[in-house]
Amino acid sequence: MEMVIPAYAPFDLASVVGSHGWIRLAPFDSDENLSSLRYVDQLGTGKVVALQIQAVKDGVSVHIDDDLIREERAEIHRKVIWMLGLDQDLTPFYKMALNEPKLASVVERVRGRILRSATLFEDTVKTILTTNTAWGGTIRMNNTLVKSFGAQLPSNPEERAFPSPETIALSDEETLRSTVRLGYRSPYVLDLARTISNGELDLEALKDSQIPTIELRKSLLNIKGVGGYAAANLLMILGRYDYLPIDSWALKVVSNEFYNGEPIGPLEVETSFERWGEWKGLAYWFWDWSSF
DNA sequence: GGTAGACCTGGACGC
DNA sequence: GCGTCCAGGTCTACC
Repeated sequence: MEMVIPAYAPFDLASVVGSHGWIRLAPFDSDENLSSLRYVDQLGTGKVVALQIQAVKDGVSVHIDDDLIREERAEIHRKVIWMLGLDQDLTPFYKMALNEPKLASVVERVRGRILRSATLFEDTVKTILTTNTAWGGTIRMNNTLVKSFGAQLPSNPEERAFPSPETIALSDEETLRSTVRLGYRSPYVLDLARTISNGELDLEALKDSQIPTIELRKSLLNIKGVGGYAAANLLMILGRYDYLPIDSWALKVVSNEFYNGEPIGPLEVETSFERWGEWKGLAYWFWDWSSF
């Protein structure tokens, strides 16, 4: 089955795929040039499929090696738009970026969209797995989680979808600690999966929420394991760019860029990007830090 | 509201 | 091969 989905112009698939490290986290995969995207997903009907996404004129094509019913096609259509931000209009940001040499790549390569997972649950778990560990640790924990609990792709059981909240909820803290080696993050991931699974928390509803960013942030901070950095990261994924995901790396590069390498705190990072207003998260994210 | 210490893992390093 | 130290955000208890 094949479908073509248009994108709000301008759009560049490789820029979205390479927008951050998510592409290195299963069940995402890509070729060396980032010119295509592969993603294994378990649909609402239970079917597990591999989405193979490529750029076409004015949008993307999605190929799946299966026949799908209308409901499944609609779900994939909806998810691909979300994952690639195909409906996002970043025109005001591009206009501002035109005058900033450090954002030249934003204009030249049409950067600005951020790759998202199919569900906010998946992005929240992945974000928790980025906290207090090196990037290698995030990759290891995520891949083990997918390998341990993800539903298998029938045509290639080696490939798996990201586990559903229901699947993880059926596990226990000890398994997450000893098998997946999530460490102290185990109760956080388990708690999140269980509150979604039993209907206490409707995380996916936040995708379309119109509530002010400050309220959205409060909702995210209520999730165990999600602090200031993680909440800001998730707000970026939700298309709200008015908080910065400030980690130790941010303190280092912002200090070098704006404060001559002097020790700084989160306040100085925020101040450095204040002039970008509602776009400050994107300005920070796509800033040219290559000299550091 | 601010701060100190614990949490957990893997990698780097010295022996 | 073993032991020690360190980096990485968040939580909780305490002031």
